[in-house]
Amino acid sequence: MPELPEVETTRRGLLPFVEKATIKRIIIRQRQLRYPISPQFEKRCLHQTIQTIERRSKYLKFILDKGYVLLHLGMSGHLRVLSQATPAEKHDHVDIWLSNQQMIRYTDTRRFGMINWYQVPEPENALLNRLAPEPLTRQCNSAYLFAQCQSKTKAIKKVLMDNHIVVGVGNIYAQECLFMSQIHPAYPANQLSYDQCQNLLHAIKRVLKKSIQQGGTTLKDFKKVDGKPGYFAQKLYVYGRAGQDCLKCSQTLAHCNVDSRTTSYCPKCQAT
DNA sequence: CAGAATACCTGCGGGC
DNA sequence: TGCCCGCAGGTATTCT
Repeated sequence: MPELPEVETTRRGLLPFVEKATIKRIIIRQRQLRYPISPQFEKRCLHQTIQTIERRSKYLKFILDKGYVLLHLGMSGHLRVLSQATPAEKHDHVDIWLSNQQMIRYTDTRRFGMINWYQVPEPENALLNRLAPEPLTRQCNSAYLFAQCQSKTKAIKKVLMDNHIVVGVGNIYAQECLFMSQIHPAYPANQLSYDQCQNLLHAIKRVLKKSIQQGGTTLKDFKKVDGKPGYFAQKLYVYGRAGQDCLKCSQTLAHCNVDSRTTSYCPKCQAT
């Protein structure tokens, strides 16, 4: 369940259950994730207190007394808060037992996610140090996006999904943002005008903010809620709707391939 | 440097 | 029913 709003929703949902709790026990059933879980992981985390959880891009950082646990949900990962007695199922890879009798369970069918302990500060962490600025900050603005696009001949959708340029926008929100700003997904990035970049950037911020807000409605039920909050509650204009009518102009939505990913768009609203 | 191809992994639905 | 294919909300690495 991983685009930025889902990760942020997870962070907020988890926070009240884990803040200031101490890690009492760790059960790992599968160490082979995107990166193998270090053999030292348990030793590094055990008896440490979780001070808070931060988010950088789609990564969650569990700040411990010493160092931090970095976690990514990949394509299919999710976290839940459960009772420690809950039996594990097939893809429940990691359980973290806390001093308050709660348990955090990490589940990830496809194992594209990761979890590991780090001591190095963020600028030295190879997974974090090249990431683009957070999309909801001032550093991520129209001038920045326009400048980045100047040297890119590839499809704007591919640029949007590149972590070194924009962070947190995945396959769903890229399609939604391009629809909102009326830009064709395959349009070469360096042919966009400044105004188009501005519209696109505003769309990104608006979509991400709104999705985080909507995710908030699932928070009160976060504990034990399995799953993929957010996407179902949300109104999607183009994602997964090829062949159906455009919600703005009624034209039949089309689809194309950008970087081996199915991409839906409206041929009329997104002419350029 | 930009860009394209490739790799990691499991499960599901469709076509035959 | 079984098999094969393509597809699924991510991202780092390798090559040209």
